[in-house]
Amino acid sequence: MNPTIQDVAKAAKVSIATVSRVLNNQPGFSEKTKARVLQAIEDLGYQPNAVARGLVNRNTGTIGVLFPSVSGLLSAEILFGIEARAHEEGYSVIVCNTAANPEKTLRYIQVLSEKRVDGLIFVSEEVTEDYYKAFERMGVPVVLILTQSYKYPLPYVKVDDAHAAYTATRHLIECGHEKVGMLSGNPEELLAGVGRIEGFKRALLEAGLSYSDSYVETSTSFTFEDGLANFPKLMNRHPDITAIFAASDEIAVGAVSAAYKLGISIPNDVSIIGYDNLKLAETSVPPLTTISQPFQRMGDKATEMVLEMKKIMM
Amino acid sequence: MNPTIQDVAKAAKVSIATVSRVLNNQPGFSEKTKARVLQAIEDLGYQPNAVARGLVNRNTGTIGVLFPSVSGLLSAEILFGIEARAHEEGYSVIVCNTAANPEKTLRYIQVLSEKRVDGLIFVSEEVTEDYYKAFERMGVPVVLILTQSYKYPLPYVKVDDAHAAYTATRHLIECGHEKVGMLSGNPEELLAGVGRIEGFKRALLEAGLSYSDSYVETSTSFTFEDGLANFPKLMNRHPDITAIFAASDEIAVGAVSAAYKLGISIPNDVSIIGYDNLKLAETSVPPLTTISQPFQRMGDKATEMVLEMKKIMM
DNA sequence: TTGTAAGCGTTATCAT
DNA sequence: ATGATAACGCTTACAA
Repeated sequence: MNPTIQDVAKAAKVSIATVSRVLNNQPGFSEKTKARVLQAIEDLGYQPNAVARGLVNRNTGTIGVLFPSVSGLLSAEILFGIEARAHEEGYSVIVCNTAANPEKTLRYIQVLSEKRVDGLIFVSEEVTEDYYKAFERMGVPVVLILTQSYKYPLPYVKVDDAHAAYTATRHLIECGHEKVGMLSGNPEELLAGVGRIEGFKRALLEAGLSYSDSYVETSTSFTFEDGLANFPKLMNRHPDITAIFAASDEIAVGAVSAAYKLGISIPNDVSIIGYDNLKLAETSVPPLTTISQPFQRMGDKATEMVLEMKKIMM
Repeated sequence: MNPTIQDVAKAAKVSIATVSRVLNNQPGFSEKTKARVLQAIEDLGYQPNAVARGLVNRNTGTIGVLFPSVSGLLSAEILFGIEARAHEEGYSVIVCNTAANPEKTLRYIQVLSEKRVDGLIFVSEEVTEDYYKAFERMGVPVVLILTQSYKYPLPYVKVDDAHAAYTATRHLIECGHEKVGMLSGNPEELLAGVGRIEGFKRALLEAGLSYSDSYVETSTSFTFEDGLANFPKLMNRHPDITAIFAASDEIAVGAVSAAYKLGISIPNDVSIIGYDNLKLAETSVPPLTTISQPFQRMGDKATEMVLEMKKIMM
């Protein structure tokens, strides 16, 4: 059996309170007794029981992460970032693979709740009402990655859209394109819409290319259908376009489809660069060039936020 | 605050003992009281505290996994397998990324030990004396993946060598090669040596190709140096060889180096297929074709073993 | 500086 | 069928 604090106390001929004090560097013991206690700990090979500690301290030093899939590079990168930061701050991380299955997800949230994790990171899935209710009951900080909620006030981490759009567009320009268009999503959309158009515009102007609103085809959302419908419009208006920055991968894939129907070859006639998700991009034919998002840093950031929120709550 | 079993007891007008009974389906309560208790649980939104449970039951329903790196497809696949099986059996998994750093590794083992995980899976690193001592002190099942220990009696999971070698060789044959050689490791080696030669031979014979021992160059280990030294010997003996199955990626990389020095072009003049590790293979120039190992299943299997061992220990 | 004792939220052993 | 109550291993007032 593992030695307990009792055993250490006995061996060092002090009370368990004293052992606890030296263990946690709380004031109230002489150097002498400290030495004796440390010696006893050493002799017995004592290891504090984090479970017992967790019970009294009401924190477990653990955060839970919910992925729709732990396989795939994307999740691995994010997890890498989370793990690194968490351990740096003295926390462990429990991974859960929900397989994007609602019941499974709910079960996992339940498990993490019973295990009394100190926080939660929720990746890439939509936050349903059930999920949110469960989060509320847990009463611990929850941070979203690669997703966000309009209905519920949950903090999330995503990339700097303007910058990413800028990078994407610049990439196209550096490839020699001079006439580049954009298939935007909803420009009203504060979270994802405005920034991307902004970045697109900046890249063009910085490269000394002319910018005109007519090179940006906007829509009301970021879906496949938008890409499908708007690609023809854009190409019709500007047949000289040789490259397109799409504000989402779904739009990009839609555009590729539309191009196919029009007999326009991708990427020979027109290059298309997407944004966002990767998953879609990877399985698309032909494969899409996509802005690589700093997944590792997103994991890092989300962890930082969770831990920060926790501090504030206590 | 979270409601406790006390609150439930009060609300249901029973003792905590009774609540505990219905919670754990232990005999000793009427249907009536069960209903009352369940109702109270529902009303209060009670969630059992797994930490407290863990303290008295001496098990946490958690297993720890130590990776040298959580990024990369390999780890992601293994983790995927571990996670799936663990949750299936009602366990959670804590991931630790040791970065192949001994001090970090030791610290993580310590953390997992204090957290009282019920088992450990150790991936891809050599088991040093320090590690093993730490494992012993923990007193929980430890299973190795993608590594093994000759000094210490630790169970491990690896692939069916003969079958994998067979597959690799067959792949070469299907690519049209008729003269294929093998750079073996130590044939005395029961764990990895014999099986691979076996598989190689079988693939050849099954394809109707002749087999002769002279097409297999053996050595005493599986290192880069073995590949470097033995590739010339083999090619010297059989200049007509157009493809080689290497018993390890290290050997393969060594062979590639040797080929480079001899002015033999890989893979134009000779194809080389490796085995094992991937990491090396990925970073090698030119990139190596490698037998893909069923990483997910290895994670699954290792988890099964840990849990099985745990049952036996109790 | 040090020890005693009351929790933390469970399970499990007794009684009743 | 049910209820006290003693663990489990620790932290933390409160005393001494």
